[in-house]
Amino acid sequence: MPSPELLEEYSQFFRLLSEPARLQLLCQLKQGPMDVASLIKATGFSQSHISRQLGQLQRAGLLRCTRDGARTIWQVEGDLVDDLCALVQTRLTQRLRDQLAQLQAA
Amino acid sequence: MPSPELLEEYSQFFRLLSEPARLQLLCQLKQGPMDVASLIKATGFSQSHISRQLGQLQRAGLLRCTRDGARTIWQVEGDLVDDLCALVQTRLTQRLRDQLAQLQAA
DNA sequence: GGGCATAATGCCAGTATCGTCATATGCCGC
DNA sequence: GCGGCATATGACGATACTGGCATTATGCCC
Repeated sequence: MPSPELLEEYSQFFRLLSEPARLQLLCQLKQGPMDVASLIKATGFSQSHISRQLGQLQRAGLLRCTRDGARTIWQVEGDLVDDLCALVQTRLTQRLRDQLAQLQAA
Repeated sequence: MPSPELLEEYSQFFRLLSEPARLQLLCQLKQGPMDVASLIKATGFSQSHISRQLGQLQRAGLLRCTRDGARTIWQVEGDLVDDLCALVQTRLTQRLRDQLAQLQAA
């Protein structure tokens, strides 16, 4: 049994990924570093919204930013999110497959 | 880039793990199948609260329940949560280690 | 320095979620 | 069947989060 503190850490981390907007930003940045203006174009979110989400992801260590003059270039740090999504994806597909088999068996 | 629908699926899944209470229930059940009364004793949560969280986890396919008379025995389905937590844990420790190294270097 | 672009932050309404109280449902023994 | 136990569900207040508008900070160029 993990300690309550550790459970809290886990849950806070998973909460970061529980928002489609943040996941989308992560996926977008996975294609390569971008500045905020490009992210606005790519996602359609408002500037303040994007800036907030990026801040949260940075504080968690999922993103890193470097300044290029007035612009801020963002990029993902590590493959953790990819790995997590891959695990979840295999589970989701497995689950759908099971449901399909159950329907066909009936 | 995953489709918006897939991002939504991912985020909903991660949201399940973004609540310490749900994680705690999962960890508790990882030790072995239990009924609701035992979970109340083990966690201290209210009965209705536990029942709700179990329901959510079941709908997501993370838990399975079998009835034993009036009691409902719950157990975890698969190792997905363990795997996810393991990935996150290595990341958290790595992050702390980096911060430590940075402090020592200064 | 002034003007301009880019990005970050205060503030706030709208909304979703948690957690509890009360109630309903299902199951057993009599 | 009825009473009692175990669990699930409705209703609801409290709280946290999202996402936008406006403002503020930061850096470039003239």
